[in-house]
Amino acid sequence: MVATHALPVGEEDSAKRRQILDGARKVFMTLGFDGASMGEIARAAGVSKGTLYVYFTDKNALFESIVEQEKLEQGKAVFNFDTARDAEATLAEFGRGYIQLLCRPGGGSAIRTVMAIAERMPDVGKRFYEAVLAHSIRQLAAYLDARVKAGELKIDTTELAAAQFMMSCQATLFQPFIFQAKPTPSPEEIDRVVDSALRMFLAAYRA
Amino acid sequence: MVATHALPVGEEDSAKRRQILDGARKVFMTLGFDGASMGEIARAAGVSKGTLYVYFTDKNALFESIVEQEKLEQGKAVFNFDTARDAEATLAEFGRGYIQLLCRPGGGSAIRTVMAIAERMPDVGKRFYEAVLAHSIRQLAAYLDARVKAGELKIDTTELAAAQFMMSCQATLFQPFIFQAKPTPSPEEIDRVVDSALRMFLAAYRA
Amino acid sequence: MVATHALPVGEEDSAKRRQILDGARKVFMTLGFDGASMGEIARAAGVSKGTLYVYFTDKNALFESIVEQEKLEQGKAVFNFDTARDAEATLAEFGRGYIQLLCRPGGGSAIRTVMAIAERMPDVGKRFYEAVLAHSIRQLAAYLDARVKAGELKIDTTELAAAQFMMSCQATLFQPFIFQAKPTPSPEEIDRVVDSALRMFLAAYRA
Amino acid sequence: MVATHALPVGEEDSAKRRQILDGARKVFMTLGFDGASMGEIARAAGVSKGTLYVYFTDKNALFESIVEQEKLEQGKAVFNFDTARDAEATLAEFGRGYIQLLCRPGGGSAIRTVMAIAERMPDVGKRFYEAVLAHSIRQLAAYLDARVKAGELKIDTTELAAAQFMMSCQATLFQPFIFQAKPTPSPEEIDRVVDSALRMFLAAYRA
DNA sequence: CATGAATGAGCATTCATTCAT
DNA sequence: TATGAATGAATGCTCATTCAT
Repeated sequence: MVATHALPVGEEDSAKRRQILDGARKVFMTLGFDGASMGEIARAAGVSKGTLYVYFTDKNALFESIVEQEKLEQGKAVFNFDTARDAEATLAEFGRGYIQLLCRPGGGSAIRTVMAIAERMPDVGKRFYEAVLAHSIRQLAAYLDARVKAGELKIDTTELAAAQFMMSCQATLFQPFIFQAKPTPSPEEIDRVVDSALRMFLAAYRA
Repeated sequence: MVATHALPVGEEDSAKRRQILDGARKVFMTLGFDGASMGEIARAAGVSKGTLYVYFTDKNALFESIVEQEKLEQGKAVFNFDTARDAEATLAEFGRGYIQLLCRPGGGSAIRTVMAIAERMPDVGKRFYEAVLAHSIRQLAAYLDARVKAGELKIDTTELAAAQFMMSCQATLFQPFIFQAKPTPSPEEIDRVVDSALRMFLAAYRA
Repeated sequence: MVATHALPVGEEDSAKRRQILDGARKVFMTLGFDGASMGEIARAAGVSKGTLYVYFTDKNALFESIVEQEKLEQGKAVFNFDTARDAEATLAEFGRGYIQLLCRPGGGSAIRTVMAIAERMPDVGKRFYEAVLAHSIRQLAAYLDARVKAGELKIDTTELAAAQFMMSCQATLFQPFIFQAKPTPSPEEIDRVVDSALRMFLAAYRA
Repeated sequence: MVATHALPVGEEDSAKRRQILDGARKVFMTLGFDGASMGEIARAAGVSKGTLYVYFTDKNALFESIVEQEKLEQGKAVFNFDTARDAEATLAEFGRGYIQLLCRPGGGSAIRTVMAIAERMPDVGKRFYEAVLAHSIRQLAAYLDARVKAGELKIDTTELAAAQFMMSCQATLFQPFIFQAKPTPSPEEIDRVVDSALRMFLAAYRA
């Protein structure tokens, strides 16, 4: 049995709800949780302030929905982890795509915004980490498992190795980027750093 | 002739000023710039709200002083970069100390807080990055330079290598920690991760 | 097409807006710009403090609207300047009305309040002077022009003469009134002073 | 017997007290009662805020003393009311001096400042009016009395006539000046207005 | 359902005043 | 006496939230 007059709050996917989420994401990601005001969100979404409260019980709930949505979208960023391809090409391609994603304008926004609030909203932080960051690690680790099985690599703990590779690809790029200490890195810089990280990785883990 | 009754604002080191900075640091680091209220800071510092404004012109100035102080203190964290010591022991010890510093309770607070505000206060972000993060990288790079000269290591760009090592030491530890996804890592976990990072590093860069 | 739900700020004539203006006028005129607090204004207007800011961007804007409104209302005070009537009766009637207006309870309030702020808000002062005081002078001057043409009066500069008449009607009445040195003058006092001013005026300017 | 250790408050004329009054006058006359802060006054006077309270019980008392002092100084502005001199020359000279006094830069300040506060501090307003404005009127009236007796003038109520003359000298000059609607009038303008007021006065009151 | 007017608690900041030295 | 550090109440203003329409 389906409710014919379901409350908007219940509808997980009305057009209005999506419209609000889209406006709110921009504002939250730009200004952070505290810096974002419900008024500005309403304006960005093109709805009235009152309507916000029809779809979301309060600012926190709206923010959590944004993070939820962000999790889904960042989770969608698929990399070509064809387990038949060799590690060198696959990892180089993945590393470049990964850093480009992180360091594109607005790319660190979700990470920054969620990290900023993590102390006050630990659940939000934890769920985001699990769904986005740990998820990527697990994807890469699964690929590494396959290449270990294929005899190309020799790795004890693939999850740790995956995280190591991802972190070393960020070296000198991501932190200056989110701290606004350097501008968006060029493709050449990314290539250089990822190549270096890849060389280190293969030196250690090539079978 | 020296002013015997310098204005508080000018005094770089009165007890009250330190008292305020101490209280403010706790509040800012816990709640972030926007989440912290001058009232709460006053309470935490054990002074009246008015006194805050005797020592600091406004909330921004107080915050920037906190970040400045944090820079000094984090910059003081000296590691034993005796250029005569061999890389394996030195890097292992450094890596462990570095991760313990980052992941100690409250350890990521400054990084989190400054990163969170970096979009709105780019100068603060940039200066913090330079003084703390880039500073550590440079220190380590200088050590690596020495070991390259000593013939123990073979590295093209020591600054990149330094950053790579530092980042890979963080793998599976720092991000879950600041996202509140995992508790403070145990010394054993840190050992395991740093050892792994070190093995990878040496595999790539041992001469 | 007309917006059916215009923003309050844009509505030049909502009931709430008028209600706020009414409350604010009392408070501003009694306590002056600095003495008036937005809280007291809200109380006097019977609205919340927040509502004040829905209709006016800030305290200055509210004050300027009050002065604007006062200009309109004081400008409406029309006198019978029938150019066919003879000067003696017309000026006597005008003088009495003018002084009664200035010296009625609360009558000097706008003048006092605007004069008080004129140094810090010169535009407000200037516009008020032009719209209210200079406006009255010009009205009277126009009437005098007509009577000069009619051959009843002989005046070189009617604007100066108009101002002279208006000022001499105030003699011993208006200044003590706004300085709170004497109570509201009685109609008899007003008659006596206006008559005397009129006699002086006619002695000088009757053709 | 003289107190050797008289409290400052009791000393009516210590150098410090005068120093404070001088600083406070500038600030009060420029910014008005509410606009002036005790901090700014202390700075202008070159003393500490605490010292202000050694000599004056509070801001009101300090302000009242300023007005008191202003009364004394403005009362000192003596005009040449030689009862032997003829009215035409005497009044012309007086009128010019009077308007120049009122309209000199900072000249309307005391009047403006006291008038602004008169509703909230009626006693201050009343005493200032009596000591300054009414005082001038009485001085001029006394001179007129003499000239009436001398047979040069024929006036019913010299006090009213005095006030009339003083007011008509202000015509088109003083009000625009305090409302910041026109700049300080030139000597030529003053001459023209005072001459015109004088002609009107003599036309009415010459014996 | 959607609106936006209205609210009131909360914020950063100022300032008259006090008081130990 | 003179200081200036310290206070806390008050101010202008913002904003999440409510609710009548």
